[in-house]
Amino acid sequence: MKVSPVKSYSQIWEAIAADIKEEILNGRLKPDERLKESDLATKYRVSKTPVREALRYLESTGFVEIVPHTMACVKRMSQKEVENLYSIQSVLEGLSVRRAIPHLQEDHIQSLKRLAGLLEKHYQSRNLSEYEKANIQFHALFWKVADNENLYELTDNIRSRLQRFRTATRRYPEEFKELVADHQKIIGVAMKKDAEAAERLVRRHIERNGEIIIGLLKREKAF
Amino acid sequence: MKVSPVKSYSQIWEAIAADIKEEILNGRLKPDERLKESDLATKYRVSKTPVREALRYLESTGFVEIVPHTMACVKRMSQKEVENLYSIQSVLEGLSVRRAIPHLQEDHIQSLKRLAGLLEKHYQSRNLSEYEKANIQFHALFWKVADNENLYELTDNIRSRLQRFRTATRRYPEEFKELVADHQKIIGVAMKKDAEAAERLVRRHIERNGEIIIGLLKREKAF
DNA sequence: GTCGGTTCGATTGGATCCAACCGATCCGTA
DNA sequence: TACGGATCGGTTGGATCCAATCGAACCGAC
Repeated sequence: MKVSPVKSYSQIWEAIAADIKEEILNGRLKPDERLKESDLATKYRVSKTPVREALRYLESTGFVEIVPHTMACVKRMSQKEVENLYSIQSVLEGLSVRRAIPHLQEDHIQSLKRLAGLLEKHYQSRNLSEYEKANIQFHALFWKVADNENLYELTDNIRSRLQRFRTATRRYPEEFKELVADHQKIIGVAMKKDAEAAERLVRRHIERNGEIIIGLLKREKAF
Repeated sequence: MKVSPVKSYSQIWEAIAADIKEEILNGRLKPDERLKESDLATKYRVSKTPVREALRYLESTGFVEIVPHTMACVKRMSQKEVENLYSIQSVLEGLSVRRAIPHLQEDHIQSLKRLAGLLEKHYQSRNLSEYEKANIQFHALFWKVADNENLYELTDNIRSRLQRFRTATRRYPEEFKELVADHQKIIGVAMKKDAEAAERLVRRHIERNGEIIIGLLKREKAF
């Protein structure tokens, strides 16, 4: 079991949940794949109790589905649900940015510029996993500066739940071309402290992101 | 234990969680009040296992706080957190309304008008618990028509978490006067199918609601 | 042969038991 | 007297055991 190097878990189920979540996100555990309590207990060398607590937690955060008395499995998301989550994410990230802008310092702007540069670079070289990392950091800067812990948690959760669809569509980078430039525009209005404009831009950016990914998934018949 | 008349729970912990949540919302369980597993187990005539699952669930939905190896208690919300949640709620309800408007049928409009009438009536007669009920129905109509299950769940959760603050400030109805009329305005733009305007109105409506409640709570030194 | 009901195996849910942990108290020492 | 560490009681976390439930296979009747 790989345990996060930074955060240490005081309860076993947290570590187990983190590990299962990790495997779902990176695709080693696939939708509808069954999660048998006893197998997981054996795998992690614990009893079923902490395994069940981990599964319950993952259910409440949207990664696992539990059919009472029957079984737990990796949750399969419908196209509808992906659309739903992108809609929500767009207004939440819009809010983040609007709230963050009044508190943005010069060093934040510098970080944003650096990250936008990285995005451009990794996009050109088609290093899409690095692109993804920089992209998360770019958006997460706003989540953090917005100083709204509840919003942060929510946004982070939804982003995780959509993660597998982003990686699944990574092999069509041309489709995302239009999105790369958005980040520069966002920095532009952020420097002008125009919170309203930034909110509109980010909302549109995330919505468009969702549209593109759904389009690709439909083409792939991935639902 | 009072069990919901409509939904029957196939797992004991769901019924227990629903009951504890109910007691938190109606104020019988107060912030910081300790929730001892063994006491609850006795109360509900079950073992500690389902009690713990209920507490874990309530923690993940924001009603309970668990300190590992120590205790669980009713979560106390800071002023900051109330502000955070109102911010989030305002954009979520804005999204609901924007998405609902294209699907609004004539009978929905009729329901909205009826509910707005009830709101006016109950406000005048200072029947504030009935006002609250009608208010929830008014907003919930949009949540349902928006046809976004994830949004519905989220919004419903946040509304519950803010519930106790609304009831705590019920005895100052004059403060909310300005909000009552908002509903008529919302119906107006909804009939014109102006989704953008409706979204702005609702966002402002919820934000203002939050501002008023936080103002009152501060005056009462309720944090 | 197919449909419906019953039985049985497997798995989850709940109860009980034991271990780990936290905090308060008590004691010894400076 | 005040501070630091050991001890003990009580509570939670985890392991194990047993019961309830589900589904698949089997059997019998139509």
